[in-house]
Amino acid sequence: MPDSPTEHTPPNAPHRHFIEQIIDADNAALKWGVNDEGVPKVHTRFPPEPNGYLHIGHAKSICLNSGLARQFHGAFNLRFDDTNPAKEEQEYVDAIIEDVRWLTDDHAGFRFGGVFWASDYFETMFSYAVELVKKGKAYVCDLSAEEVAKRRGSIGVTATSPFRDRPAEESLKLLHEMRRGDHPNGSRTLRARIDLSSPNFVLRDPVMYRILHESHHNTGTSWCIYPMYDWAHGIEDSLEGITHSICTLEFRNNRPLYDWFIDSINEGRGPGSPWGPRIHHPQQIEFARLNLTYTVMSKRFLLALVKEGRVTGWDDPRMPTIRGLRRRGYTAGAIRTFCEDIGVTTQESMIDVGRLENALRDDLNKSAPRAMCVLRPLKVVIENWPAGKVDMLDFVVNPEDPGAGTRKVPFTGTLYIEREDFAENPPKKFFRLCPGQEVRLRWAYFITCTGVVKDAAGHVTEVRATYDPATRGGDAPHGPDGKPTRKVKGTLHWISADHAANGTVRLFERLFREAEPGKKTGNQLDDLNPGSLETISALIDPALTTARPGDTFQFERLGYFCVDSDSRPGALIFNRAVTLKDTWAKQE
RNA sequence: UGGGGUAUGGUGUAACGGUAGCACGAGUGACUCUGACUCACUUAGUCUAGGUUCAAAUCCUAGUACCCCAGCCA
Repeated sequence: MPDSPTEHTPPNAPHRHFIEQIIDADNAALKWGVNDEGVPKVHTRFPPEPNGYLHIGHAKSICLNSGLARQFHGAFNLRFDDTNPAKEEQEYVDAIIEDVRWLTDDHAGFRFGGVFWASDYFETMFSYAVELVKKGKAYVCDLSAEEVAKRRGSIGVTATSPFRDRPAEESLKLLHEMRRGDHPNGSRTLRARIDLSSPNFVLRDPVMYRILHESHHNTGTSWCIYPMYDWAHGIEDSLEGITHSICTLEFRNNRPLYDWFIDSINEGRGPGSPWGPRIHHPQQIEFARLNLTYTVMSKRFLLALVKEGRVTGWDDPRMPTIRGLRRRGYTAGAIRTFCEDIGVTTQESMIDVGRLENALRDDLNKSAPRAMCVLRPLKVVIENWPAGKVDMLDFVVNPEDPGAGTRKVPFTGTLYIEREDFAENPPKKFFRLCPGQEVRLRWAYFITCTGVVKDAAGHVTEVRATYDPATRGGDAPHGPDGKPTRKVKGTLHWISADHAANGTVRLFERLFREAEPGKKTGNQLDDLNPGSLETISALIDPALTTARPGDTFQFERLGYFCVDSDSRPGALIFNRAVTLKDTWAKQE
């Protein structure tokens, strides 16, 4: 039997968040029984509505739910809450399945129940609705949407409906007519008979079914009434045997309704009951959704960005969508680590987007092969380099991963370095290249700047330097005491002019200029960063010409880059996922 | 105005009547063939006011701030 977290808590065990604690207690009491492995049962789900693309906020929920299933040796379902055909599309369904599979590491570590559909349960839901009507717990109401709103009441004012006391027989007849398609959109609803004067408005006789003559992506035209979220959701959970139905904080008020529907179905049920056996009653638990600085996560807004062409699509690397992050170069592991890192509570919070970026840096630092790339080239001519000589030097693929080995990189007398790595009049503590100063070219040689060439306007167009043959490989010669004879503080990346490949590099900044977009003006668009994308032509390490879309590298000293899906052999495109930390830039 | 929630360093999160801790950030330093990584040190907090108690972040009372709810959305 797999080890159970409830068996013994080791000393100094990492903190367990409130949902884990609930599950610990449930398991200790065997509240949900055991699964077929004999392990206390834990079954979670992620229930998106297929009306948009998944974003980093959804990732928190996906990681929480799938992570719990993994941790407790339970199961995890992906379930589409497709109860509103007016808003839902197959395009979103396909994208969501792909994103969830990618993010959950293709379901490793937990039993993946599969892909489920609320629409598969429509028939069962309807039969339960009939049951509630018969039990006097639901009725057909002929009020229009406007009238219901008008009669909704207010704080301290009771709602009303003239149809509340309609006989069950009559409601039943009308309900079947509604299903058959006898009534137009909006003409009637099925409502739960709960409490028209409840201070919790959710309980003021909520609508269970509305009439929608609309084609559904799964059920086609076989239905023209569709269940509302509150009515449908608990039944979906119940039918799938979900134990812990985890949702976000704004559903707190809905929890009494979630429970009411299941309790009402169960009323009078049991052994020997004509209604049948009792149905499973999962526990709804709410947690705080993710808020990220410099990020907008509303589906409506993201859709607008796409439709108005402010980004190139749902997978634009600047988008907070799962596929946007993925295209940018984010790994599933980094996103999972981030989601674990930020914790699970009932307090609303605002997470610094820098933490997401840090999670990526941590992940890629260990795994990404290094390469050199010059974004803004400045020519360097080595005056004492033998004409025509090409020196093949050893380049360490990843210093963090000795197993990655080395590869060869060509060095010649004409090179390019980063323009910002040279200063004619250096500021204090500038230990890059400047007149008279010696620096190291990474894995190559020490060079010393001997002068510059300028154009008519006085701009530096070329740097002259000499190299020290004794520093081949980038090490200073060692003295008789075994210590290096001299130290250089600066190490620069470089590319041989004759060997450089050309490529396109896309540099991104945050999509928004303000930590909380729209906070000042009320319009998030006002804070859109017009300079969030910079596309430049760069000189690329010749070894990267065979790189394929999705491959990720660290360009030394510049950041982590991912080969874009638009990239082609001979027309390389790299996205910068995130920069390296740069304490020098901060000083300036 | 009714109901439901939440308040701990800059940010996030622990402490479940008994030493306010951890992570991230920030600062300083060490190390370094990436001004990266790594390591060390420093920084800074219990919303307010009362009360109970030997002892309160925790319990009580009264405030304050913020979030959610009057869709035939989810």
